[in-house]
This record gives sequence, C-alpha cells and structure tokens, in this order.
Amino acid sequence: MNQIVTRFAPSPTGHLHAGGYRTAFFAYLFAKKHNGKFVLRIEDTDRERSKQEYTDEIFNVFETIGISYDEKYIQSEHVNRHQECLQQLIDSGNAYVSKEEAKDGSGVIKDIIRFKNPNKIVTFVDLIRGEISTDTTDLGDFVIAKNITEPLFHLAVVVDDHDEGITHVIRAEEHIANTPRQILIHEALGFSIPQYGHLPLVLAPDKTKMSKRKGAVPVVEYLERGYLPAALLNAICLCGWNPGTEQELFTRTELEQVFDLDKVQKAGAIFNEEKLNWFNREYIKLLSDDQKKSWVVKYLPEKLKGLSDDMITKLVPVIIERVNYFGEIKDFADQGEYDYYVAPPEFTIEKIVWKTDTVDQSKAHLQKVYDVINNYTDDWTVEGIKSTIWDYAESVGRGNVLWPFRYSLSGRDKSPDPFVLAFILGKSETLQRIKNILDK
RNA sequence: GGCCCUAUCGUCUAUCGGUUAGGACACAAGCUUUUCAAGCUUGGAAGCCGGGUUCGACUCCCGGUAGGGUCACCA
Repeated sequence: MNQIVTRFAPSPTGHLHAGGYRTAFFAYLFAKKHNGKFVLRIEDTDRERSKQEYTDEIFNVFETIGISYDEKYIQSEHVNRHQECLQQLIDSGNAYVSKEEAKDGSGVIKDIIRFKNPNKIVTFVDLIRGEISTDTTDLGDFVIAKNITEPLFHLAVVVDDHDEGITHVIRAEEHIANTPRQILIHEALGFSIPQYGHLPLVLAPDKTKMSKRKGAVPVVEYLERGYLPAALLNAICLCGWNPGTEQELFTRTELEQVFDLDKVQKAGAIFNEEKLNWFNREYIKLLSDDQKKSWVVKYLPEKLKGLSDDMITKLVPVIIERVNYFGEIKDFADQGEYDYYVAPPEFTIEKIVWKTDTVDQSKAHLQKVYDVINNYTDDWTVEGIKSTIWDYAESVGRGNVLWPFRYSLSGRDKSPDPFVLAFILGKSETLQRIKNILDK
C-alpha cells in the first residue's frame, strides 16, 4: 500500500483559532498513526488578503507546540505549474475563456476562465461521514482562474494536492461543498482522486460559527496567556475526538499511536476553556520544580521582581497552587494577592480575632507564638515551624491561634497557611510582623 | 431559499438493538490539622419531536424541527 500523505493548507489571512489547529493536528496525527507524511502548505494565492505575519505565526505555533511537518510549500511559488494545468484544461476543452464584465464595478470586460462542467452526479466516500453525493449541475461552469495567469483556489488546490502526492485530504467541514468541484477538476486533469475526510467545526459558545467577536481565541493568544503547549494540544485534540476509552490525558507518543479518524465526531463542538484549564493544571503537576520555576519567573509580575532568588523559589509552589495558567499570576498580583510577600501588610486590629475571641485574647495567643518562634532554633522549615507551635494551638484551640498568626503575616482574610507564610518570610520578618500587631 | 452535513447531561463525550444510559469538565453538599486553594466523598444533571421496523430502540428507516456549512473573479 502506498504511503499516506496528509496536508494542512491554511490561508494566511488571519489568526488561526482552535478549530484551525485542530484540523492540522488531526491531519498530522493521522499521518503519524499510519507512518505517513504530513505536509504544510501555505495557500497564499490571494495576494491581497494574505499577510506574511500570519504565515510566520503558523510556523511559530507549529514550532512552539511541537508539530513537525515533512514538507513545506508556499502555494504562490507554484503559479507556473498552475498555469500549465490551466492551459491543459483549456486545450482539452475542459475549461474555456469567458469574456465577462469585471465584478469590481468598473465595467471593464475581461477574460476569466470557467470550468466546463460535465453536469453529473459526483459521489465520494467521506472518511468521517460516509457517502456524500452531489449533483454538480447546480454549480454551473464555475470560475477556476481570474485570467490565464491568476489561477484560483479550486485549481490550485487540485494541482498542488496532486503534485505533492496527497493521498488523504483532511480538512474542515466547510469544504464539503467544494469537494465535488475539485473532484471534477482532478478527473479533467487525469489525476487520481485523493480520499477526503471532513472534520466538524469548532463552534463558539452559542453553537454558531466562531468569529473574531464570538469565541474565536487565536491559539497564539492561549500560548501567550501561559498555557502549556502540550496541554493545549491535548485539550484541542479531545474536542471532537475521543479514544473510545475513558483516558483523557495523553502524551504526544500516545496520541500518535492511538489517534484515528474513525473516532472523530460528526457534529460540531464547542471548545471548553474550563476544560482547557483543567488540562493545563494536570500538565503543570507533571512539571519538574525547575520547570515550574522558570514558567513562574517568565510570568513574574513587576512587583515581585525585587525579591531574592531564594524567596522566589519558595514562592513558586504557593503561586502555582492556585493558578490555571501562568498569565493568571498577573491577575492575582493585580488583586494584591502577593503584596504581603514584598512588604508588611496593612492590618485592621479587630480582624485578628477568631470567632468569639477578643482582641486581647488574640494578642495573648500571638505573644505566645512570638515567644515560641523566638526561641526556635531548629531548621526553618514548614514542618518545623508547625511542630513548634502545634501543641499550644491544639491546647487552646487551633483557630484561636492560627487565625491571628496567619492574619498578622498576610493582613488578608484569605492566604496560604501561616506555617508556609512564615517559612517564606523567614524568621526575623515573621517575628517583626507579629510584633507589629502586638504593638498596636 | 437550493444543495449538503449534523442532533445523548450546561460543555466535551461512551453506548456500535436488551445498560440502574457510563466518564470528564463545570456545579452543589459534606469531610479533611484555622482562612483560601488543593485533596477526598456524595449528589443533581441527557437520548429534539412524531411515525415506523423489531419480542425489544438512544442505537436501524422515514418525516418534521433545530443548528451548521455552502451557494465569490476568497480560501
């Protein structure tokens, strides 16, 4: 059996969102699964709308997310070949030049090239949907080139797919209606017809097609927000596809082995960002301490940049614990969440009390904590700090001691527990902050 | 509107004629060595409608409805 060759053929006319990249991943994964090749082709025949920055963006995202391609093509570099095939179609009577008024309103009469439609029923077996039949009579003699030197989409796609040896065209559902036309051109050119598989669309939250103002988050933006590339890939692949088991977390290798088109969904799906968050948290758990630290450092908010390296190292687990993606660190920082690591907090003395305690009672507990810590000489670890205070807290009520202790360090109703805070802050700063309250 | 595609919890989905319709995310409640987070336990939550076929339909067929795609000198 011939080697399978799939391709992803985006037009660089805008940002690609989850749907676009999902198409790419599925084509890539299908090729990998069957030991085939994956081709990336930039379809930039529309010179006016194509932008180099979008082409660059596609390459960058592929690089970042780790999708490799065996061959790369720029469609516009093949116009000579397209023209050649166009001429061949004209010579064989499968296409003809038509003098028509330009559609731009200028009233100019120009030559456009139309395909001579044989007006027949075209049937193909879609890899995902099964048999699809269309009466191409409805299509008329469709346009395949603006003029003899400017071939259009349908012609270019057919010629390139053939020349690049594409055996399986895996693309989005919106191309179903284009397929009969392209099959007709394949036949007219004497090319063998590839297999087609049309993926369902990734929808906006209201179940309609995505657009800039409706849920279409560019994949680069997810990457910029600090989602792990592997998590993003995993989440996108699980949207509209499942392995047939209850496994949801996959390594790249597993995906390449287990993915196949037969488990791809037929209906459109909404990409769920909550689920993406979950995937990302799962992937963060898998990171080494060093990796975690470098991600945190990369997204470190301005106000924490003066902190010592040692303190940042201690802060990493605390920060990561409550973040879905690394860009969220900034949101927490903006809410003042990390202020108490940088400087002693403002506090309201009444807030040190736990439930029914009085301020004086709470201060008495704090004084005890102060003394205990002051006399503590073992290693300054979370466990050590905890064990030195635990017995006292246990004897008079944990909340009665721990709440004022924690509040004196953070000045906030919500924060990590006091032992972790004390550990991060260090002994002298911890004592100083308790003293601040006692002196009030 | 024509043609084409699709239809299970809020979301992503399992089920390939017989199940208490399963899982995940999200949500709620409870538990856990103080708050938050995490973790653990429990819970609520679905077959679009109507006809067939069949001993038996979420599953097969037809119709309706709804949603989507496409009808460019864009891709």
